[in-house]
Amino acid sequence: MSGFRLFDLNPAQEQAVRTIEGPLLILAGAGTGKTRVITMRVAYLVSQGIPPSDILAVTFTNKAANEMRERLATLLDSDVAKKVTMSTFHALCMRILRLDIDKLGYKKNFSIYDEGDTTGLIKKIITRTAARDEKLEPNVAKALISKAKNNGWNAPQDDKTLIGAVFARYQAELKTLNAVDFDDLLLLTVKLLNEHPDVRERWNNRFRFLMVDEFQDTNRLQLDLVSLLAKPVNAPPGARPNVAVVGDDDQSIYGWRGADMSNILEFEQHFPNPVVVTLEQNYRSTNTILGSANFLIKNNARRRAKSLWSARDGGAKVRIVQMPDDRQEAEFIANEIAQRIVTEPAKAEDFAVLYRMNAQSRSIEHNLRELHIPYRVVGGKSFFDAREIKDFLAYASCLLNTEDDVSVLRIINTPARGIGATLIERATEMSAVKGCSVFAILSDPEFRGSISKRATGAVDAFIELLDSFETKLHEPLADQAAVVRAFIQETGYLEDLHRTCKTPEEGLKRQSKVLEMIRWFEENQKKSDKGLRGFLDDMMLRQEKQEEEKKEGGDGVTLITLHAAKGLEFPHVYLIGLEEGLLPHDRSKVEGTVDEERRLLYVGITRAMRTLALTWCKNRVKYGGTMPTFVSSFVKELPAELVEHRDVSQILNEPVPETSVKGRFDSMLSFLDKL
DNA sequence: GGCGAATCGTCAACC
DNA sequence: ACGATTCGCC
Repeated sequence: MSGFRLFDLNPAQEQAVRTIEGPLLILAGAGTGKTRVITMRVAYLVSQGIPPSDILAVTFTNKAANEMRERLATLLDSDVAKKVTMSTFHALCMRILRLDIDKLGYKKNFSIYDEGDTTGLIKKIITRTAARDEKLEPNVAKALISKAKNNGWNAPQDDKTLIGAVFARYQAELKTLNAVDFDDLLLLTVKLLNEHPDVRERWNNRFRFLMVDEFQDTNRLQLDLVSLLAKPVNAPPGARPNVAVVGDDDQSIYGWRGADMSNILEFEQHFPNPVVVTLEQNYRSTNTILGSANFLIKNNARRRAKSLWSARDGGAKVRIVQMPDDRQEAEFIANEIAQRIVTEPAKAEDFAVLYRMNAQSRSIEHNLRELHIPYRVVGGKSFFDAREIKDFLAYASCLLNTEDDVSVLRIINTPARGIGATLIERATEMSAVKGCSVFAILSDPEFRGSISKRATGAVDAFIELLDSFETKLHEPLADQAAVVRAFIQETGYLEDLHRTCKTPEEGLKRQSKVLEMIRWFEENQKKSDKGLRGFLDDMMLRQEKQEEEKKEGGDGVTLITLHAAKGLEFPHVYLIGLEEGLLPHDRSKVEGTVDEERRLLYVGITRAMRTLALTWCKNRVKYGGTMPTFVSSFVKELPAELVEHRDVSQILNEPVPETSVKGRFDSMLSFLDKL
């Protein structure tokens, strides 16, 4: 490993890579080779004799972690690369908590609640807690609770106000459910490391070199976590923790999740005397695109000034295309991509369509499908949001933790097995009074005395069902995948799923998703010893679609939200829906976060390597009906000399760029090839 | 008391 | 256009 070469790095990049010890702040503008620097630095550390297992690299998304893992595998032997820990914050916390959460009074088989689960729980608590004249929007409460947790829990938790009471009860309830929410993963880990120096010391020894990507998106808790991991318990004053953080304040787009830009703007206060490296040379985009992005972002006040430059000159102007409505927007984009695949040396995977909301992908998908252009929709919780997936995960979760009321209640009458709403309500009430789980109440003599004979039969059948499979699952040497498969079989869930779908095709599709899930688990089981618990953890922390098998000929056009697109690049980008109310989003004006919306557009623009088109519609379908809209105020913040405004009708009347007959024929062939 | 069907209100981004 | 909620029937 001693022969490792730092090839093709510019001086700033090389300095970042070569700085091994002490705090390091890498301010990496968009497209400045950030990922390359991180992976090179890891490889360099290893080449300098640092054991790969001492290195921890934290990212925000699984996608980023995977990408880094892949890139690292090209620089190091694969078995060496595997020893480096690359993880998301949440996955890391999960690992830490699964080992020692019992020190905080939880059990090690705790469940994780996703957004939907927590909203449901909060809703229930509000109805139980609120007086008649009191009102509290569950989503508002959830946002407040989340915010408080991410700030380290400095919120009222008492019965003086409704929200205070809900706060306190929510957290208490989670604990009795033996469950944690996403925020708890961070909050409880920080608590654990704070209150148990022995645990902290173990992790201090485990990881000696930390790297954090997308540092501008860290919140208070994540900063605390990094500090706890990096600074030994009894560190002498003046000790210099080995923490390298990478980020770009201009790309901070997770304020709504508690991200605090001051973590990066005031890095020196948390880790004194860091080496600061600024990466400003952009290797991605044309100067036209960069110039537009720079001009736009200058409208933000609170930022570390940077001047991105590129050796790549000129480039086509940024097109701003106006459409009558969103239907035609989708049609135009699909048609133009189809045309460009034929007339330009471009493949489907060179194109990306970026949007503010997941819902915007539908019409694009529809039009691309019609033209038989391959595409992939990235992120969009669609897969894990589907009811059949949630049901499946709930079934699995019950088997592992029968105290998990939310999961038990989700499937207790799915498929309908005679345990209806009133019965459930009674059981829930009694469980609250007696302070035990809903599932435990089902066997309680007092509860059983209070219900009808028929109900008792239904309840018994359910108890028997869950108990028997729980036992099977925990038998030593059990084939867990087989148990899960039999469990789903026994419940008749798939048949019910089929029955409740409008069309047989839909039923088949949903059914196959469940079966696919079981198949993943089977494969997962062969590869690792994490069992059903580990598999479920992975699933809960993956809001992205499962990596699809690499298909021949690439993945096609990428459809992705602006948030999820951070860190990616594409030769040709369409950024759609540049309308006031959508981007910037209406709520951002109320919340005073228009700057963040501007950064979001900045992120979108800087994804483009060669060409960029921004589109906006005069009318957009909203709430069923068509509503008039206006062009986004950000459009006029772009430099006039670098953009051109077009109406879609103009473009459609332009002749297709002519190529020779033979050229046309060849590109036709290659088009068919690319498909 | 439980089940399926119409009606109502909602619509940001992610781990 | 969608899912959660309410309504009427068994």
